[in-house]
Amino acid sequence: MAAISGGKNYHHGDLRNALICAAVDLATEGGPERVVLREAARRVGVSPTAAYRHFDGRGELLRTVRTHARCLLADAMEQAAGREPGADDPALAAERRLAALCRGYVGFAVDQPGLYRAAFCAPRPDGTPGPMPEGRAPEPEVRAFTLLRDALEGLARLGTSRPVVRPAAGAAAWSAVHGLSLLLLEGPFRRLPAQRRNAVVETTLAMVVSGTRAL
Amino acid sequence: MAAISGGKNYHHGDLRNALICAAVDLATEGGPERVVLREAARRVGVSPTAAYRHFDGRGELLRTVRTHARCLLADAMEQAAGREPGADDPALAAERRLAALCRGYVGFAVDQPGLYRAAFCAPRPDGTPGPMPEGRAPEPEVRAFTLLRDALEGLARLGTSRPVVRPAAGAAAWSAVHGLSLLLLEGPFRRLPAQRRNAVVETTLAMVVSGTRAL
DNA sequence: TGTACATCAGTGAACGCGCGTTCACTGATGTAC
DNA sequence: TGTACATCAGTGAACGCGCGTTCACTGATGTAC
Repeated sequence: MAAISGGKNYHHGDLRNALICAAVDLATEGGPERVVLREAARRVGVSPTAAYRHFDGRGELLRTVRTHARCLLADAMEQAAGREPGADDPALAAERRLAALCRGYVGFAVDQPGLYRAAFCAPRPDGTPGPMPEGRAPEPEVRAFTLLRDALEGLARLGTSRPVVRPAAGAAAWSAVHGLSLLLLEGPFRRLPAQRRNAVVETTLAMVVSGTRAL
Repeated sequence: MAAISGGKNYHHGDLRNALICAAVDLATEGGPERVVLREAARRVGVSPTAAYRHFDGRGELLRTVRTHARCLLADAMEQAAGREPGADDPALAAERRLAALCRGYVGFAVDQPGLYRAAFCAPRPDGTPGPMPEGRAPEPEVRAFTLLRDALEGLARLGTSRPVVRPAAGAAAWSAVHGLSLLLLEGPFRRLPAQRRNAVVETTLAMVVSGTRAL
């Protein structure tokens, strides 16, 4: 991964970004548990200690990677929706947009399993397994979710579903694509032959589209 | 967790089962990454080496825990379905059964987060992160999935959905409850207030029931 | 323009940790004669 | 019934590993006068 932005040149140049990029690479290769502070430093050619000038510790590095991964996921969804041909019927177009967003979502998960898992990892305080920390900063809005919710509202406005979409409809759609992604990635759908995988994906998308319409 | 079955008494008595129970306890407390061979041995009061008389290594221990956790999940679903009052209308009863199974699924995940995560963990060869091992024994049938699929077939037979249910409908339903569970457990739904959580669960179940009917 | 100084971003060695696994072993149990 | 022996389920010490993190430090950069 290329550096995100050029910063002022001190000793290294832009160590914080370089570390983030290395960490994102690590997540791409092996998911969140592969994001190891020492290894990121090693790849950048810097001592592990140097990372502490820029991050509170592994936890903060991993949360930064997570934010980045969520961003890439949303980008993939938007690209998929952008490639979708419109339709004369605006209701049909809205329905297609929803399906395309979902397909983009699942496609990203399948193409980038490590990043996808990193996007939804729950970093424990210091890598130690245990209960979640209370009183952490509130969860930032996840754009992937916003995209789904807005697409559902778009559908609702066009009258193919009830005029007022249930507020949790987006969450329901998200649940379906998230579960599908993980079952494909590391769950029991992992070894399904390509054709069956495809059927599972398309059936799930059909369930989402028609199931949220009925809400 | 109590011992599963009494075995012949050699030195320890039934070390294999004792280790499994300790490992299941560990998973209950902290999920799959908490299942540590040395700690299980410690709890049973035995040297780590002793475990190697009964397991190939940590991998096999963890897979055993996973099987156990999947079993408990299916039990919870069946119990939830058993508690559901029947209905005069058999179609309504079948629909309620499906919803009850799903509720049981999500309920188990929320009540037993560690076990639930263990039920769907993907043990890497030796705990080392990396690519999945190829050519492992085929995935055993997951009873939770069978329950969902059969419930959907039950619905189909009663004519509230198309006569022939799409074969992947069960997978779609599973995706929804799996994703919902994980988003509630360790994802962005984690901190939702109780009322919103409930709305999300019920909306997702409604999507599953009506969405699979339309398939 | 030159110099003294503060600041800042890095280094290198070390700490403590706990893991999975292997080795050569021991002591109890069961068994053949 | 007694004894020699094989088997089996455990022990204890050690290996190598890599992690996150802290410590006292150094050397480069920027700055006030």
